[in-house]
Amino acid sequence: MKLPLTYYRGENVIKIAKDLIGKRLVTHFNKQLTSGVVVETEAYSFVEKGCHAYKGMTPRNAPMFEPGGISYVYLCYGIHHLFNIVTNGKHRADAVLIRALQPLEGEKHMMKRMQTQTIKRLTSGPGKLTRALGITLAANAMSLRSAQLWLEDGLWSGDIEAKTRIGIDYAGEDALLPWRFMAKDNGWISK
DNA sequence: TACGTGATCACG
DNA sequence: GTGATCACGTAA
Repeated sequence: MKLPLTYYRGENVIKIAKDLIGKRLVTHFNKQLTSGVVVETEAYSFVEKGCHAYKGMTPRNAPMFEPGGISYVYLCYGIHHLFNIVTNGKHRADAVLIRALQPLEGEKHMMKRMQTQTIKRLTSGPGKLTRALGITLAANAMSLRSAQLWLEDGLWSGDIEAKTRIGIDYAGEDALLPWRFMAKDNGWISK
């Protein structure tokens, strides 16, 4: 079952980021179905300095200010596309960064996109999983209940660890918030 | 640890 | 227009 809009429009992005662990992320671009279990996420909220929306709306972060249930994809370091799930209500610009997946379906397509012969660490990082699943800027601001991109309930359950977020030293004391969530003892975590 | 890579945004 | 910056990944 695709996750309902009400799921994404919840007000607590931290709770949603934690709950997304174990859900299934699916893409269906160019008739290639690929999916994975979400095993690592990070929460970002407009109230703190780590978030792109902290200083207000710009052309890039505009999707974050829409009601939850759409994607926010942007190019990082000129190379990597990063995929976020927009949550909360209109003008309450929260989002969850998907940092790692455990591959589930379409590994062949993923390996081809990654130009590798091995499944090892195929989707273990925010820049890698977008490439493996074919997520580009064309998927920015797209509905998360579309025919090409969606999330489903998972059957997974297990322990979840919380740690500080990666790569946001510029956020000062907000970099210390324990808003990164990981499936405990899962081999598909980033780095 | 070092650096490629190019869009983005705050300046004038 | 310009320049500093960046929610990464790989190699060394």
